[in-house]
Amino acid sequence: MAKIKSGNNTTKKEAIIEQAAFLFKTKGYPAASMRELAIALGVEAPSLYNYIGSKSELLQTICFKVASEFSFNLERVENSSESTITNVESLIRFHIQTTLSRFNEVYVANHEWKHLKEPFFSEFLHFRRDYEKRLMILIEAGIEKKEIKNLHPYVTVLTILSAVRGLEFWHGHKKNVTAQELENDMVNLLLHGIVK
Amino acid sequence: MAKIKSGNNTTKKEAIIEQAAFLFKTKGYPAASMRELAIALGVEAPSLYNYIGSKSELLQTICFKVASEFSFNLERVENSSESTITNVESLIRFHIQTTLSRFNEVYVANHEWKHLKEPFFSEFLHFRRDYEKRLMILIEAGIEKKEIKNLHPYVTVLTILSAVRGLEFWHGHKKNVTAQELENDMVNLLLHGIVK
DNA sequence: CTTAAAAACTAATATGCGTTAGTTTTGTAA
DNA sequence: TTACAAAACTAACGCATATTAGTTTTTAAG
Repeated sequence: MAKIKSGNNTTKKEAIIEQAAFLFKTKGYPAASMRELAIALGVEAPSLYNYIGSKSELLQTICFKVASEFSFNLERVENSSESTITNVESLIRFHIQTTLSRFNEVYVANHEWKHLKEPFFSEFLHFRRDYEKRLMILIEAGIEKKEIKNLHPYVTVLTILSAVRGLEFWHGHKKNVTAQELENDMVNLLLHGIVK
Repeated sequence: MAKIKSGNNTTKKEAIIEQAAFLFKTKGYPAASMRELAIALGVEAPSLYNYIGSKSELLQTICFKVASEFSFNLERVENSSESTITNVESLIRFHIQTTLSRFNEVYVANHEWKHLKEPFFSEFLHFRRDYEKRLMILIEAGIEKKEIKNLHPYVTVLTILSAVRGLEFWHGHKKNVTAQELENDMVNLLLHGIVK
């Protein structure tokens, strides 16, 4: 009777994925049910299977879509001829902007990927480690060029990634800070610290 | 037939909680089953109910135990007469040390608390917001005294909390960095930035 | 040795899950 | 209006879940 509401999305499959990302983020993947997802789309659960293969396929789609975007951006930075600091700053800004504009999907890729089934779990884990490793190489080059402090590269990478990942918690709080202020202040903090 | 293995713990309830924390962290609260928890303790699932009230009670215990420890430490810092920078540094070090030494429980309190049932969910949410607010007041005092950069206090708080929260991901990687190096480098980065 | 409590067990209940099968309704083009 | 395909529906399956009830085994004290 009812039809799936596509909203802003072009295809209904995209509408399902978008709603699934919201639900997976809110309830966590295991606790999010297909029935609840269907209700949110104004439809019965079995109807979803006209568009998707399975629940876990939704998780895969979300995780790898986000992964490929971040990977693509890192590649851009790796091929840049700017200074390391400029590159790192650009990368931080990309993380912040993407996290804020694609909140649900980024959250799911960051926190629900552990529920991926094999071989997707291993593949995603490998992606994460590879991403960190490539970032470490970037940082090490900066240390070599004496642009960046000689802290342990993994600590530097971990701190930066963790800081931007934490933006997930900001999403409710957008009261007194604009996205632009947030971005500038966080970049400033990571590059130059909080000490005056 | 089998008996619950208490391990290092004094009481069997504590052994259950410790194992639950590990399982909730690994699988996520909804996907972690009482049967699996029981098996890990060498016992059948219904036997657990001789010691605990329910699965959700386990989550409550873990979350609020961690919360109270962090709250207690913040109180200590609030009553200190040291400089703001010294206090913030001390607080960061406490976060790092507690996260590393009490890995499973801290992880659960950080990521699985959203599965708390009412009224515990609201209570925990309130605790989190209160903790952030108290930290912001600390930071604002530091800005006032011109010890700390005039970034938006919430961004500063969020970045610090997110960075230390990210240590959860370090736990596998302890290869080339000692806990002490990690702590010092992260403090250094947050206080003074990555730029040389 | 007896006894009583503590702590394990087995069996079962009600519920919710993802998904499939089969059927009916809806939308569209001839 | 007819006909076909797309997309919805209802009903159901098999399985896993947390938890309870009732019973048996283990433990420890008198």
